[in-house]
Amino acid sequence: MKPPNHRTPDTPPGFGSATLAYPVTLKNVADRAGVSVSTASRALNGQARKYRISPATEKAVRKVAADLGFQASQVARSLRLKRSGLIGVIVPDISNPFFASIAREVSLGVEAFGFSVLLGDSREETEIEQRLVEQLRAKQVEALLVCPVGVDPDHLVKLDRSGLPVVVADRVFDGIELPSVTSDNRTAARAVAEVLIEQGHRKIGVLSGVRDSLPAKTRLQGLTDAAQHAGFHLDPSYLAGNAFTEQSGYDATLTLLDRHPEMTAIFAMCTPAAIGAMRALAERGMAIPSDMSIVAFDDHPFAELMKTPLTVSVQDIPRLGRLATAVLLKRLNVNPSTDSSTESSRQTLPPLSTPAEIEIQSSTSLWKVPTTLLRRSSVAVPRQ
Amino acid sequence: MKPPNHRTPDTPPGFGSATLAYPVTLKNVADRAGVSVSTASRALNGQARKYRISPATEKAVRKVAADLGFQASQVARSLRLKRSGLIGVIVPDISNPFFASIAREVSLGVEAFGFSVLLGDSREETEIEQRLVEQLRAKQVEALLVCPVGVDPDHLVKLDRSGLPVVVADRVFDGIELPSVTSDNRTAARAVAEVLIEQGHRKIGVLSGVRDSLPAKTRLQGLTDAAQHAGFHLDPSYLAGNAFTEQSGYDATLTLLDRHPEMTAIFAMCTPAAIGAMRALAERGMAIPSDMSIVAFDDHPFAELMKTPLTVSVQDIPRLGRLATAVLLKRLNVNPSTDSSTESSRQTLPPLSTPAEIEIQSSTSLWKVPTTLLRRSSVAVPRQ
DNA sequence: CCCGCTTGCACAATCGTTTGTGCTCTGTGC
DNA sequence: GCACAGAGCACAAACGATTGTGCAAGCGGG
Repeated sequence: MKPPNHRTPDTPPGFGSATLAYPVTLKNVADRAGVSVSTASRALNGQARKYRISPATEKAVRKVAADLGFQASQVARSLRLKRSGLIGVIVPDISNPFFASIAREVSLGVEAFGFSVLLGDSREETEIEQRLVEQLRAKQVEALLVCPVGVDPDHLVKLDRSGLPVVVADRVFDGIELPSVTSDNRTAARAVAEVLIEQGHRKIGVLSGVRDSLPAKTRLQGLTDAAQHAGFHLDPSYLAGNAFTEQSGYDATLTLLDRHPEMTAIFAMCTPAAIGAMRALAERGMAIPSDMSIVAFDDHPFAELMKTPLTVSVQDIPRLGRLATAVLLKRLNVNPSTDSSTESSRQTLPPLSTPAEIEIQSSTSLWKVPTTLLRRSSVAVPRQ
Repeated sequence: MKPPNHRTPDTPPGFGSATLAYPVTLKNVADRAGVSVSTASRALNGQARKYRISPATEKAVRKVAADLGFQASQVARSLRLKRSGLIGVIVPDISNPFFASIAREVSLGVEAFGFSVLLGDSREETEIEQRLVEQLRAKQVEALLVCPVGVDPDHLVKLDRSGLPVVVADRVFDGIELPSVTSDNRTAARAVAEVLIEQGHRKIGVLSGVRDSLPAKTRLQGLTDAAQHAGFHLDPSYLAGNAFTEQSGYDATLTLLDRHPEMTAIFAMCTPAAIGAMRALAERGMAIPSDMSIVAFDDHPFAELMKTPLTVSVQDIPRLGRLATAVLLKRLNVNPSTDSSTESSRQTLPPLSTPAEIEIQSSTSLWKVPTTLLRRSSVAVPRQ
C-alpha cells in the first residue's frame, strides 16, 4: 500500500539496518535469507517439519523476517487461501450501547482466531442494511453477524443459502431460517409485567418496538401471558409505537395518554422508548410512579442515579454477544473450545482471551440467553 | 470463499437461470459474454471509452454481470491495486457511547468512498492496542484512526512514519507529531470550572483521567486558568485518580473526601468518573448539590432524568468524528468535498451521505471542535 | 563404483483482478 | 489496388502469498 516515497528493501545497502519500509514482502525476506520464496513461506508458517526445511534455514528465515518487520499480506494470503479473515457485523446503531456491546464481544471473541470485524451501521434502515451487506460481501467477509433493522429477512436468508454464513442476533425473525440468538424475551416480559400486575395495574399501555420483529412480538406475548394468568385481557388499543427509538416512545406515550386517560402504567419495550415516555410524562406534569408506573428493558450505569430508577428486565448482553460469536465460529468450523495454541492463527498473535465458555446445546437454530429482573422504584400501587 | 457445495457457474447449463452461486468471477462473466477477461473488466469499470470497448459489448457485459450477480472480489482487486479499501478504527472501549459515536461517524463518512471500517477494541490496554495495530496492519488497512489508551504514542508515530497514515482522536498527545482532533478542552474546562467558582467554591477536588493524556492535562489547565482568574490557587493535593473510568472516579472521590473534608465541589474529568463520584457520595450519605457540588464532561440521554442533572460541558462528538474522518480522507487523497458522482468508487454503490461539511482550515495538525456548557442543578452555593 | 533413498530446497502454478501492449479486422483516401 | 489509420478486442504480466512436484546433492549398502 502507498507505493510512493518508500525505499523498497530489495537489497538494502547497509546490511543489518533494515528500518521498516512499509511493504516488506516475502520475496524480500527470501532474498535476504538466500532462500526461495516457498522455503521462506514454509519456514514462517510452521510447515518446516512437514516440508523438511532444515532447522538452521528456518531459524535464519525467522530472524530475517523479524529484522525486516515482515508481515504477510493478508490480502495476498486471502486470495490464495480463499479466506479473508474478515467477519462482518451489521447493527442498526453502533452508538447504542446495546449493539456496541455485541460488536465488542464479537470483536474480542474472533480476534483470537485471526479474524477481524468489519463494522456496518445501518441507521435503522433496511435499505442501508442491504447496501452494507453487498459492500461487505464484496469485501469477501467469511460470515456475517446481523442485528437486523427488523423487517424483510429474505435477503439475509438468500445470502445464507448462497453460501455466506449469516447469524442473526437480537432482532430475530419468526419462522426462522437462520441461526439466531436472542434473550428469553417472553419470560423477561412476563416478569416485568407481573411486577405491574401484582401492584394492581390493569390499564397498561404498551410502547412497542418494530411490530413485526420477534422481540416486540415476544415481549408482547410475555405481557399477554401475565395478564391471562392474572385473569384479565389486554385491549389492543393500549398498544402504540412502532420503533425501538426514543421518539417512538415519546409519541406513543402522548397518544396513549390521550386515548386512555385511565391508564395507570406503561410497559416500554426498550430503554429509549422509556426515556421518551419519561419526557412525555414530565411535559404533562405527571410524576413517576405516583401518577404513572413504568417498567422497561435493559439497564444502564446511569439508571441507578435517576430520579426514579426504573424497574427493568436486564439482558445479559455480553453473554448474548459471546453466544452469537460462538455460533459464528462454529459455522466457520473453527473450534471455540480447542486449546488455541494450535497453529490455527499462524503468524497472527496468540489468542487474547479464551473465546467463549458457551455450550452450544443441541442443533436448534434459535438460542436464548436468560435475563434477570431488577425491581426499583418506578412502580407503585395505582392511584385510585 | 467457501468453495464447497456450490456449483461454479463456468458454463451453466440452462442459459438464463443463473441463480447466484457464491463465487462468480470476472472470468465467468467474460466467458458467458463471449469476451476476454480484460474486456469484461474494462466494460464494468467505466473504462469503456478510454479503451475503446464498443457500447454494444459494454452493455452485454453489464447485463451478464447483473444476471450472474457478479461482485468483483475486493481481495483480488486490493492485491492488484495495492489498495485495500479498509480503514482501521481502534478505540479503548466501543461500548462507551463516546467512542461508539466516533466509530459511527467514521463508518458513515468513509463508506461513501468505498471504504469499510475494521474495528478494534483495545480495552484500555496499551499492549492490546499495539497488537491490534499489528493485526490491522497485516490486513493492509490504508489508514488508522486511533483513540489511544493514552500512553506511549511512539509506536503510532513510527507507524505513521513508515507510511501508514495515522490520525489520533480525543486522547491526543503533547508535542504532537500526528494529525489529531479533539475538543477544545481548555475552554470547556474553564467554563465548567467558572460555574463552580462563581458560586463561591474554592476547595475543588479534581477527578483526573490518565494523567499523561492531553485531555486530562488540558482540562486541568482550564481549571487552573479559571482559578487564577478568580485569584486563587489550586492545591495539587486536590487531585486524584488516573483513569477515565468509573472505578477511578469512585476511588478518587473517597480518597479526596478523607484527605480534604473541607472540600465543597468536585470537578470530574469524564462521565464515568462522575458516576463513580455520585456512588461514593451516596455511600457517604452526602447529597448533591447541598453537600457537594459537581461538574463534569459530556452529556447523555439519561442525564436529564437524573436525580440531580449534572452541569456539564458537552462535546460535539459527531462533529469530532466527522472532522477526524475528513482528516483521514484528506490524508488518503480522496477529496471529501468533491461531488461524489465521480467514478471514484467504481462498482460500489453510490454514496450514502455527503461525508462532511467540515472545513479543514490551515495545515495545523491539531484540530479542535468547540464545546457547549449545560448548566443544570448539580451546583449550589457551598454550605458554610 | 554404482544404485537408490533421504534430505533440503527451488520451480511454477494458482487465487481474481487490472492494465500495457499488440494483433486483427474494417473502412477510407489516394 | 494498396497502405494506413483507427476501432475493438485478446494476450500476458503483474500483485504477494501458498503448495504440489521435481531436482540435485549426500549418504550408505552391495
